[in-house]
Amino acid sequence: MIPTKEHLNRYHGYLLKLPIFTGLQEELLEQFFASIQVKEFHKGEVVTFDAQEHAKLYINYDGLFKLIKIDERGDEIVLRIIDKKNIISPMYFSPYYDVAADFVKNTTVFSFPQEAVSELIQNSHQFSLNIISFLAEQVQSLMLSSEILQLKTAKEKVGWYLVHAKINNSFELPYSKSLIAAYLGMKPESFSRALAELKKEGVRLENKKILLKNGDELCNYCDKVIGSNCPFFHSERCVHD
Amino acid sequence: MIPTKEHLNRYHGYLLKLPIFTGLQEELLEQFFASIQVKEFHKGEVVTFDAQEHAKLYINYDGLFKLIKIDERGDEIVLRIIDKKNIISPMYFSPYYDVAADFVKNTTVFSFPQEAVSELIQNSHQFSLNIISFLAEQVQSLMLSSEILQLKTAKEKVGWYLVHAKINNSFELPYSKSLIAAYLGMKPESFSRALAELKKEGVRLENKKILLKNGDELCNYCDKVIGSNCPFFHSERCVHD
DNA sequence: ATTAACCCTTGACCACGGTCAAGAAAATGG
DNA sequence: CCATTTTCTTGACCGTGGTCAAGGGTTAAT
Repeated sequence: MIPTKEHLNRYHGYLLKLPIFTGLQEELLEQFFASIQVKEFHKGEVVTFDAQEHAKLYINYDGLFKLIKIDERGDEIVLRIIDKKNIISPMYFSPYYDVAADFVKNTTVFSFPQEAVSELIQNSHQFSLNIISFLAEQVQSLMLSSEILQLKTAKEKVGWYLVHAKINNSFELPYSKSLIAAYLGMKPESFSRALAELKKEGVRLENKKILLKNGDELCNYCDKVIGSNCPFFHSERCVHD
Repeated sequence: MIPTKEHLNRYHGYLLKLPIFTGLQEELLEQFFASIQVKEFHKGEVVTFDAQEHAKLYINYDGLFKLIKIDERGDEIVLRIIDKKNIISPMYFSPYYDVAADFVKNTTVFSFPQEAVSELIQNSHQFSLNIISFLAEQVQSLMLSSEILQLKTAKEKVGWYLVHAKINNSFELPYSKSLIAAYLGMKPESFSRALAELKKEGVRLENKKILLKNGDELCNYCDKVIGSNCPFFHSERCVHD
């Protein structure tokens, strides 16, 4: 799809608000945005990032997809759930590391060619700093995932995800249960069973709304990184001393 | 420990060769290196990176340790094995994300205070680029780990690690079996059993040396990222078409 | 309304890898 | 060098979560 003036005007404000572009000089950005490519994907589509297509910066403008890795058996892991405004920068991947995007909803994706990205990095120190923050965040979030996936039981995983949703998304499950299950490295069946367990502890789910008996029954599943965003963090009702 | 002239002279050449410092102007580096702190840890020690101590750049000068995360039960995961010349930059971690270093050998660690690192990032665009490469590599390696840990069976994990060692370390296991087992998210017992399975396929281990009957019995466990460093990559004997 | 498609739940069963325990082998140290 | 500790291996057992299958519930299209 060809970038048009119209496109640019429409998306300009949107792009400017993204953290990765904050603090940059207008003229550099103008130039960079001119290289935008807009692409539509629809629900169910699976696209692999192969070596050629790697070297770009992708932004999910609107829609939802998961970044997955599939093995020979067809089993998959979810590396990230990529929601609106989220960014992937596979530009630094080894050419042989192939991941795929599995589109959960119809999705519009922006991409920027490698040369434009490299140029912006060269010309803007601020952009480099933003990229550093972005990558650092990725590192931390991958380490956190690794921990969740390896150390927690099924019930703890679900509990953890619910606290997450409670604190960051005001008691609302942002995605379907099976998508969350996949993200947590478990099967929908196990997710369902774990929910049944949690129900005994006073945690109920009513079409994606989390309902609690007392309000504190998820606190045991909270970790400090999530917890630091909780209004009761480090208060007397908080489990984190 | 106080940095001395002597220290600096001794370590100067070592530091200059590290990828993270390549391409930087001498005078900037001199200034940066002056802020070095040298610390010794001994085998068995476990040190947590708490909020205050986070904001630094650490370099393993000599020794070996693992970056781990421990949960309430005492179960641990190995996030990274950190060998000589390896770098950790916990500087961008959330203050509440606490990981620990578990020293496998007596180890000498360099560290640089946050201000010095920030300053260098500000003053040197090249350093920012190096940090970007470093972080990008971390991201990819964490994604790869995630894949190995979630998708592979015990036998496949061990097979994979052996190919890894075969290609990158000329048939030599770099660490103890139990350390590798921990890195692969499995117990030493399972590692041992997996090895027994592989023996049936013609893979033998004689004090850390990998011995193969035909030479290709590990190829099934190879992935493309590792494989790209293999002398026979994409040749007729390679499994990657 | 009716059907189809999809998502979720529940049950029965099973396999992989963890646990515990004991012994063998290897490394360490005086 | 032998003594002691640490690491590795093997066996028996078990538990968690995956698999398979069937049924319920919800949503959307006709």
